[in-house]
Amino acid sequence: MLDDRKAAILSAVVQEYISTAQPVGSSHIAAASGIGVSSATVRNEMAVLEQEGYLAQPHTSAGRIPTDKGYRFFVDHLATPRVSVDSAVTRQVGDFFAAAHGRLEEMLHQTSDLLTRLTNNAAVVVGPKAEASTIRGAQIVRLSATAATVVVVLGNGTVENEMIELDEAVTDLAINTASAHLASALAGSTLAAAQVASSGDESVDALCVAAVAAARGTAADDHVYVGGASTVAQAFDAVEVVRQVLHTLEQQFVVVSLVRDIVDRGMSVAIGIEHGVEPLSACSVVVAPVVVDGEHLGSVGVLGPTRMNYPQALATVDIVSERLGRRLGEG
Amino acid sequence: MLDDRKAAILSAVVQEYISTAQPVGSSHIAAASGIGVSSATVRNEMAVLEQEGYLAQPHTSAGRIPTDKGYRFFVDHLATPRVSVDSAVTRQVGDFFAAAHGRLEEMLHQTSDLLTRLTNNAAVVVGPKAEASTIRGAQIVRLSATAATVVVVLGNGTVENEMIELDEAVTDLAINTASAHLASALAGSTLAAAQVASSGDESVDALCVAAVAAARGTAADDHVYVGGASTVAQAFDAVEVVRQVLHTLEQQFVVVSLVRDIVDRGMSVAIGIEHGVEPLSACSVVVAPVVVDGEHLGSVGVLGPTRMNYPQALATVDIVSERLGRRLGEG
DNA sequence: GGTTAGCACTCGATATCCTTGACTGCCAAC
DNA sequence: GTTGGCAGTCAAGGATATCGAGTGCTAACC
Repeated sequence: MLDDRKAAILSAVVQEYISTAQPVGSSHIAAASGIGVSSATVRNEMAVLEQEGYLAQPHTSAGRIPTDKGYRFFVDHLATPRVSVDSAVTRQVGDFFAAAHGRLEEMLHQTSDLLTRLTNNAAVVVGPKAEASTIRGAQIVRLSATAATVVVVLGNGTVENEMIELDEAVTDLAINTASAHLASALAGSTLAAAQVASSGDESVDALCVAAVAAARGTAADDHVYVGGASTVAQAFDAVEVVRQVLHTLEQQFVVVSLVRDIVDRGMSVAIGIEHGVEPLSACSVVVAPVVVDGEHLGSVGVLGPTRMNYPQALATVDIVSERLGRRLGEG
Repeated sequence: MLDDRKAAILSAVVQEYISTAQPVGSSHIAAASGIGVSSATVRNEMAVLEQEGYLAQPHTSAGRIPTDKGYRFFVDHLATPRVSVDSAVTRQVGDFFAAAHGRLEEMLHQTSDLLTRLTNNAAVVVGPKAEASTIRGAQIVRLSATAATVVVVLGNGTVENEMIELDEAVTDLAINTASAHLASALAGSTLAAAQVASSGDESVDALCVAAVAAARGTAADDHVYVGGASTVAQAFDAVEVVRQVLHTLEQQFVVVSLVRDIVDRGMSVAIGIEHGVEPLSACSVVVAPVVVDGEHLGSVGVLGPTRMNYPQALATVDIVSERLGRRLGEG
């Protein structure tokens, strides 16, 4: 643990570096209000902070920049209380969700854009998995002689669909019977628990089984919306880093498991390599779960360089996740 | 029009520049097989080509690079016949579509990844609009006291859905009646032509009207899949250009209208500012329509720097669009 | 006439050197 | 423990020279 003065110095270095992206020297810190001490003393303290791994020096005659450990300490102990949300931001988020309507997918997509606008970072919104949502409707529709589609409407308004192949020439009657049977069997259940009792007719049962299997398959799919990828072009000056980060963001399952993993570990910030995704080791991720009625339905997060504005990101992600959860609760 | 030798020189410059991204000098061209002429002569010709606007010189003592006009001439008159598809590519595309199955959305998404892999450029796939597809099924499902969702299953296997708000407390019976009425009224029609005759019951009719309106709304939505955005990070060295291009690619409606516009004008390549989208003026777009049974259902395209490999891009986009069309034709 | 060799010239790129200035670390004095 | 002062370090920036790729022009050539 660091004494008060070291903490104050570390805090000042982090904040200065976040806003300038330049290594910060002892005299800047000494001049900064709040630390009534000469630059020489600051230097001594910084040397200790470097030894202990909180700061690093790009080269001898340069100032210090925070290490991942430094950011971690800042986030855990020094970041100004979360209350710090700008009231303008609160209003903006409020307005956004007040105006939001229509399809859930659309809203989640726009939420990621909102986060990008507010934080100027890439944003991720992971929507609720289908499996836990109650089923409101189900239907099987023939597409061709050998193909049909099963459609499931869920309580949160999302619609999942998947194709099924019809092995032999199934009659329209069988499809319609199966569709009705399916609808009544699944209504009120969830995709995870979906089960269909035998109807007595063999071909209808086969259809139902196939449909449930197909629907179950979609339940595991994640709904993820990544926005603001263009912001990473400015965040790093090494082209190769930009390429790697963008490429990683394109792989949605990586993003989802990254976010889910952080949330599951009860963390709200993953700094640098903490999240374990090597190509994103120059990035930090700030996340918050979206909770509705005590249930964790999804997550929102922002992704930016490790020198991102953590207090702002934390506050923004928090308020957005909270409002989004409230909005989802209303239906 | 250019004489044969000028054309050959222009072609050589374009090809060399495409592969090296460096200004190309007269001696390189003179050394290149096919032009049995000294560098001095090439210089004379290049001076003329520059005067006529086909080439440009970054600075006095540098080689020449093609202008947009130069690329245009190359594409129109010099690009090796389209036949040039690598047989390995043909096989790869064939394999891809042979293995493709499941949801149409999924397949289109993967198609954009395929194009990215094959050309190493950003790729765009614009899927069929819903409005022209025949309706196979329709349903209204209650979500809450004041909300319901209308689901429409289309012949191509896609499923459109939109929420409708229920003004007053509509009975379940009314919803079910309307749902059934809607299903029988819309089956076989298209979203564009969707119409519902009166059922006799006022509240049912109101529901049907709202449902059709909502469904119609979704019909105008475009389905667009953009992949390979990370490739643009390497394509340009100016960060600002990268940011602009990425930002533009994130605005899907811009991309759609860009691609649609080019296809509608009967073009297959838009070079530089030809497409009129200012932030993409450093990019070229190569597109091909996806045609099924003579009908233009969508488009595929790649987007890269103006110094992209046009023959390869043209060939790849052509074969992918053709195979995709064939695949969609099979259902 | 078109083609070519040759030459002077241009100018970005690269290298070298120097200066500057923003740092640090250390030490002696407070 | 704190501080002022000073020597040392090193990247960044500027000036200068060199290099070399490439040009345009001209005179000779076929």
